[in-house]
This record gives sequence, structure tokens and C-alpha cells, in this order.
Amino acid sequence: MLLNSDTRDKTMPYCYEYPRPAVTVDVIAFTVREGRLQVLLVQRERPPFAGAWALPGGFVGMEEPLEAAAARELAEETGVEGAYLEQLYTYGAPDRDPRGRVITVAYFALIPADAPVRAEGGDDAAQARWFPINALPDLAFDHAEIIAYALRRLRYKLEYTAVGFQLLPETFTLSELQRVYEIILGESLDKRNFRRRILKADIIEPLDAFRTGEGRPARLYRYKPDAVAEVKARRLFP
Amino acid sequence: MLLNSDTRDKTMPYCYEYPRPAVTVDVIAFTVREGRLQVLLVQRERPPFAGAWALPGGFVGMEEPLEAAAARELAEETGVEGAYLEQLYTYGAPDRDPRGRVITVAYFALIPADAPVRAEGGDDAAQARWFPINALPDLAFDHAEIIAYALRRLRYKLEYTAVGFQLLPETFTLSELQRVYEIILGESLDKRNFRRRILKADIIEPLDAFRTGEGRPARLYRYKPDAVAEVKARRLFP
DNA sequence: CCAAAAGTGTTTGCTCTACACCCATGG
DNA sequence: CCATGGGTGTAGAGCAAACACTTTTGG
Repeated sequence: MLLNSDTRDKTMPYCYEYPRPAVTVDVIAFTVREGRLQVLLVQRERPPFAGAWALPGGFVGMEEPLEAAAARELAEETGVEGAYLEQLYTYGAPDRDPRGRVITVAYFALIPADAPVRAEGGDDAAQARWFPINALPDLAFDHAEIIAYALRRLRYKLEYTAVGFQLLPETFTLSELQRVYEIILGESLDKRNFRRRILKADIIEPLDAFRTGEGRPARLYRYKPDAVAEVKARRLFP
Repeated sequence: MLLNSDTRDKTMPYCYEYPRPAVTVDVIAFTVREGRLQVLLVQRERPPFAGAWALPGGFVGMEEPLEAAAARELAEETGVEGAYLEQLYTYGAPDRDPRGRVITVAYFALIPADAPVRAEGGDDAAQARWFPINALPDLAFDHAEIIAYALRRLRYKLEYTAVGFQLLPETFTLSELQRVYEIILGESLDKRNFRRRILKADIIEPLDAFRTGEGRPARLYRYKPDAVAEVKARRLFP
């Protein structure tokens, strides 16, 4: 079998002459809206699984880094750029796609609550929608498994890392931050302990501004600009 | 460009007609021998990087699961089967291989100290050798970066998971186990605290046998058979 | 009996948890 | 002045770290 032979650099004596799997990226985009953790899904238009919901994703360009492909797919589907992206896992069971061998590199993304997301039918023909994590439709391929794992990892990261900020606007109140944690972890937290822990971590700083609403106005915070770099440094996944 | 078109299922109307990256697996095989943490490397015979040392690895078969490919490469290089294997990360920078686009799924493996490893020139033409982690030769591709990350992850896992047993024979003494931890973490640990922690974790059980040598004989332990399953369950990486 | 490694408890500091009331604002 | 959410401190328990001597065997 001689395939892909025209993409081969003839000066390099190595055996590239085999059929290759297709490589895709899939993105698990999380956001917190309407008090719930939600995941972005798109409706498939073509078989297999036509009409079913699936993770946004697509083929990796031949000159495109993997994370760039994930960022591109996310941007195409939602218009969101610059979101937090992290490689999750690579799924490659031979039968995971009925069309043939497709290996997919899954990324998870955190979308700030105030990001203007163009969903509900983006310019890509496919319809895109947010679904609450506990009310997912039937999913194509092995995407249910992928989402379940992404959720585990998100919860886990939330406990030892400062990644929760990525789901909030640039400035936020401590109560808003706590609510995000509670929604994702699925349990309620003690206000005083939460504030103490977060402040001791020394990754957010108070601003001279307040959010006004019902009740006493709440001080606004932002994460320290250099804490962003630190979150990356602490990452266990490069 | 119409490539790979003969592998396509014609009943499936989807665009597979694009060039594809090659997909490989690379294995970072750790072992503890001669009091040091070591990594298995093979010497490349062909360009690029002919003569340089590299991680064992190779192409993924079209019907082969990713982990199976990693296990196969490891077995071909060392004869070791059934070792602990865990997916590490997928590397896909467009320029990481001068021959063209090669995406590699890296796995790390833990080889028990008593496993009969056929290295030093296996039946595969390439020579294979263990290298101490702190005395690595120049490495091909981005393999130095991959090993650095694998080491970080190994150290991290050792602290919150019971993975250290995978580097020891089926039965071992607590001192041997402690030595493995010390070698990998690069620091010495308090004997009493170490024993208390390990025993409280309730994953190993004492046997009615002793290892005799210089000094007082040491009780042998093994990890509980069902603890193996539990280690897998605790895994954060499916 | 001596060398060598195995084995064993207690104290102390610290971190995490549980818990209840006053404060500032808008209507 | 009242309803609403924001903001604050302390005591007790459980956990982790520091630390030194006795025991068993082989030579």
C-alpha cells in the first residue's frame, strides 16, 4: 500500500508509505450560565449520527499545531478567542468512528460568563447550543465518555489550581467566584473558609470598585496579571 | 488532493480526502536500577538524527488501539509485557519531525526492577539501553522535553497515588519501597512517617516471609490484589 | 560481641472545619 | 426601617512533621 507518498520528503529515507489514521481535535467548552455548568454542543448534519449532538471539532490542518486547531474550532463555533484551553486526553479506539480510524485529541476550554458567544446557529451551518451538564442529549461517537472525563478533570483542577477565574469576567466579586465553585463542585461551601483560602492563595487582588445590586455592594476583584502565568506554570499538563 | 481515498467507506458521505498527519506512539519507560531512576532509550539507525538516542516508539497500526501500540513498542524493545502504562500527552508541533507532520501520543511505563529486560541490543536492529535520568545523552526530536514532562508527572503521581509499587517486584520490603520513593523524589524521607503513611493507605499487606541479608531480616509485603484495581480507579487519566 | 539494617511512639505545630453575627445599601 | 446580600474571627479537631532508641540477625 502506497499512500500519502506525494507528501513525503524524498530526501528522507524513512517508511512513510502506510495508510494513516485521520486526526481531529474535539473541544469540551465549559461555561457557567443561568446558575449552571454548561457544555457547548453542535448538531451534526451528516451521517454518521446525523441529527445527533456532538462536541465541536474537526480535522487538524497539516501545518497547524494541535492547540491552534482546537482554538480555531472553538472560534468558528462560538466566536470566542483567547479562552483557557488545555489538552485533556487522546482517544483512539479503532472503532470509535464508523467511517474509519479517527484519532481525536480532546481539549477542554473555559469560557468566561460574559464572553459574547455566538451560539444558537453560528455561521457554520451546524447549529450550536449550550446544554447543562446534567441534561445532556444523546451524544455521537464516544463524546459522552469524553465529557464525563472532562468534568472529572475540571472538578479536580478546581480543587488544587486557580482555574476557576477563567469562567468569570475580568472583574468579579468573591460571592460570584464562590458560586462558580459551588456550581461546578456540586456542593455548598462555607463563605468564610472559602474567602480565606482564596485570599491566602494570593492570586487575586481587590479593586477600588464595587458591584452594586440588591443588598450591600460587593467589592470587585481580579486575578493578578502575573497569576495568569503562574496558573500556567502550575499546570500539570504542558 | 485526494489521498487515502481507498481506505474510505464510500457509503459514508464525509470528506476524508485530505492529506493526513502520521501518528506514532512513544514510550517513556522508567525503572529503578542500581539505585537510580533510569529511562529506556534506543539508538536511531536512520536519519533524521541517525546515531542519536531517542524514545522507543513507532507508528500506530490502522486497527490498533493507542495503548496497545505503546505496549507493543515496549514489548518489542524490551520483552516486558503487562507493565503499568499511562497516557501522558500528545505532541503535535508541525515542525517536531523534519520528515513531515508527525503527531505522537506519549505514554509512560513503569518497569519492575526485577523484570527481565532484554535491552543492550534487542532483536530489533536498534540498540536499546537504560540511561540514568540525570545523565541523558542528546536526544532526537523533542524527546528531551517529553522526558522532562514525564518525570514531573511521575513525581507528582508518586505523591498522591500508589503508583510506586509498579517499580518493584511483586514482593518487597518497606525499606525497598522507601528507597524507590527517595530515588524518584530526590529527597530523603523519614522512616517512621513513611511507614505510617504507606500502611495507613491500606494498599499493601504483610506476608509471612522475610528478606534476609545484612542486618535484621525485613518483612516482605505485596500490594493487595484489589489495590491494583483501585490505583486504576484513582487514576485521573482514563 | 559487633556491625548493619529493621522496627517502633510521642510531642508539637499547623491546617482545615465548623459556626453566628453585624454591616452597607436600595426601596 | 426592612429586606437583601456582603463581610468578618475564633475555638477545636485532625493531620503532618520532627525526632532517637531497641531489636534481630550474620559474621
